[in-house]
Amino acid sequence: MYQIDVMSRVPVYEQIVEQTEKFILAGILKEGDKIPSVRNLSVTLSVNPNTIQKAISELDRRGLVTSVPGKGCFVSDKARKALTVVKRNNLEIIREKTEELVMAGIDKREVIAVVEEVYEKKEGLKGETAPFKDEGGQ
Amino acid sequence: MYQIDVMSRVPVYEQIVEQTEKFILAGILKEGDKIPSVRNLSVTLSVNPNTIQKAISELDRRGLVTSVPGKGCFVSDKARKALTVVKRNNLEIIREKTEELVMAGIDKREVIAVVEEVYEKKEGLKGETAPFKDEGGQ
DNA sequence: CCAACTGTACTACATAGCATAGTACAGTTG
DNA sequence: CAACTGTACTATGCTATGTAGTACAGTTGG
Repeated sequence: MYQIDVMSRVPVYEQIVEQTEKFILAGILKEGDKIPSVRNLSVTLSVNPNTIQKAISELDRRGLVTSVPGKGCFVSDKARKALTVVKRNNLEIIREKTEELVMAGIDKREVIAVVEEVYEKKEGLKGETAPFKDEGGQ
Repeated sequence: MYQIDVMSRVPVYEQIVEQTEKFILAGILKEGDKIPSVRNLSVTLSVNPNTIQKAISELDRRGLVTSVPGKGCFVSDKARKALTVVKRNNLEIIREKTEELVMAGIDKREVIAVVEEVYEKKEGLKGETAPFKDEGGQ
């Protein structure tokens, strides 16, 4: 599920937040789905429980998950909608990177081609993946 | 010239590196141009000399500038060409961000529009700006 | 009821990166 | 030779990150 790169300059807890966002957007995590427990993830990812909790807290703060003490942590009802709004910021990042490409003399068609390619590849298959596998006991 | 944001999570020395890259790409800094001295920049930007030097070292390591002890620091001959190669990485970043936008259900036309807009705006006016202003004495 | 799970809240500690401060040395230039 | 240039140190402080351990309260299934 999660892929943590401890060598990355991106903090571990932030990697977890980002990846969770992607799972929600991709439909791998659906509204109401239960997220693996702090202690479970801690063992699975070989990361300290506190680090996991920090990620969960951030996801909670962003309104993407709802924590229920004693029960677990669940994907919020409006998580996907919230993310759609947030991800609009990507357009600004794309603008910045494109500006550098203009300066560097890279052809416009190269940039357009990348965008087209991504849309063609992903257009048909959205949100058709399996949720977390059975967490069993523990 | 340089705009440093001390509140940013991006380190100051990295901001200097990035901005210098942009100046080179934009033609504000041309091959052979002299970069303001460490002590000069240190005062101008209200940044410690060591921080400036760290940025210079990084630019040197990337082959964008050549330091000459006693004389100064100059934009390398092939700096612009080198950057053109490096900036191709932006295409990968754009790919990632676009993938998220697909997931979030943002329309392809919105993305394309941003790219088109940037190219239309910058296409005509490339590399027509003033270099560093007279450094005078000191 | 109770053991075992769940989230949450602490304190303490270690480490790394960033930035500052001050000093020192060597090359260049007018 | 004075004043600039880049470079190389050491030392210090701060912050973010991550780890470690403990504790408490709610939930659940046997």
